[in-house]
Amino acid sequence: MEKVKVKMSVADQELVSRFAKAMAHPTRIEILVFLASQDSCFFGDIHDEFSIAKSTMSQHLKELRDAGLIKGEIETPKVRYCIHKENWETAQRLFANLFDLFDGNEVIC
Amino acid sequence: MEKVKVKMSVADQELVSRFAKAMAHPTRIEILVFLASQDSCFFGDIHDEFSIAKSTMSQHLKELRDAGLIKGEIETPKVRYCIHKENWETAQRLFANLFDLFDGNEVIC
DNA sequence: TTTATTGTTCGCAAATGTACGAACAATATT
DNA sequence: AATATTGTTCGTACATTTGCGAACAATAAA
Repeated sequence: MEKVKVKMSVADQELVSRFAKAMAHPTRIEILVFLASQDSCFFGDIHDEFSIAKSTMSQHLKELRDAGLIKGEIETPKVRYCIHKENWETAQRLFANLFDLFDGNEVIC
Repeated sequence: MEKVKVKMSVADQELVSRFAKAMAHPTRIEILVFLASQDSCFFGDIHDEFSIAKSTMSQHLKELRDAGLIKGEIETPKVRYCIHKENWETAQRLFANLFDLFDGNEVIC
């Protein structure tokens, strides 16, 4: 099946690298997988799933938040975390576009 | 349209983070985009497209190679680089699986 | 054998990432 | 007011990444 190749702007390429950077750690991927499979997701629930200090977990969540992949909302005294739907879909589309750039090319080496 | 969710093993998650790490730099994304649009691709051709030292370019290519996203083949005295088709498709599939994990969830926050 | 061509590797400096415990902030409970 | 709960931020130590020029390796050409 033939993929449709979408030209990627430099801005898109920088965005992809930004998302990739946030995803460039096994723990952060685990966090995303966990969040993506949940509706409810307090900090404590996430922290309980991992064997790391809460300060470290908070730092990983901050990186994912700064990259735009997740959202955090205070529900005193807890903090609820979720996938950031719009940005998640943007990331999904941009990665797909990138990988589709190659589809069908003939490899020489 | 409903996506099919594929469970991701821990090994798959680690592989995704490994690929993401290799992609976590704007220059390396640019290199991938460039390679993905080419059939022929000598080191020099790639280097000419960027304003960085060749040692730096060599290092970026090594990271992409170590992650398995590209291949390098000596054609003395040049080196031809290409997308690594099999691993590229693996990465494509794993990222798609990851992003599809969320599709359809209801966001609370 | 000397010289050119093409990339890689080495050695360094600066910046960034990773992980932890301690300290802190904000609110709720006693 | 004192205490408990929930997370974030701070300070610190160590590892990794990034980028460069210089040195090197492998082959081809003069």
